[in-house]
Amino acid sequence: MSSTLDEIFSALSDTTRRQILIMLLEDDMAVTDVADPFDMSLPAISKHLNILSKAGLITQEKRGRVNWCKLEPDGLRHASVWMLSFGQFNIPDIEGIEKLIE
Amino acid sequence: MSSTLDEIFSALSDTTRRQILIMLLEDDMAVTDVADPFDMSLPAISKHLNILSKAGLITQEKRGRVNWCKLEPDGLRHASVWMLSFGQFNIPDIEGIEKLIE
DNA sequence: TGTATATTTAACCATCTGGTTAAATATACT
DNA sequence: AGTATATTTAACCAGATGGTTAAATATACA
Repeated sequence: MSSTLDEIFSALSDTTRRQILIMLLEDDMAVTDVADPFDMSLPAISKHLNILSKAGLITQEKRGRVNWCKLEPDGLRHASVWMLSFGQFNIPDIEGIEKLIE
Repeated sequence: MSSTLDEIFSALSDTTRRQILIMLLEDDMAVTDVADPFDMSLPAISKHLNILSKAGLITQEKRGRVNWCKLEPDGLRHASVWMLSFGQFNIPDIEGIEKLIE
């Protein structure tokens, strides 16, 4: 079930998909509502959601007509661990980290 | 000089490029030596290095015929900060982090 | 000067990506 | 049953991506 780093980083490399993830930080959303703020067709958003799903960054659960999108809590872990293995390069200072995590 | 998240995550989405970054953790390398372990032409590697440069993940410095590739210490910072903004989702536990950073 | 080494550029190719519109599907409402 | 709503699938398109080989460029060496 663990997605590849290729899939995860590739999913993160598009600004629309990152915006969607940020929106889902707030709450679960229906596909139509995800699409709403974007100047883009519903099928385009549907594709983005598929890519996020395959990357394990979100899950989708169909209830009735509505397909609910939710963040997958562990989705970024694989990528995070990879990034942290470069910790000596990318972390400004330990206080910075603590501030962000808390 | 700060690259876009699109460029950074896209650069990280290829396994060859991630391997190159890991190699450069050890030491600076000439293009030819970077290419050596890969079953791939030199121009292909040259392109990968270009992508990593544009993403700000490495720098290249030509001395004589040799183009030296080195990790850019701050290259991952932008992406790291973005990832950490999802900290409540992707960090297993605080001990895990400390182990990785030290 | 001539040759070898290090690397990039150019031209090409197949496949992937991110978008579109139109049609299909599935569920809900009256 | 018939209509509206939510979403996906299909077919298409332009441009990007990741690779190739052949040629060009730049530096070093004898």
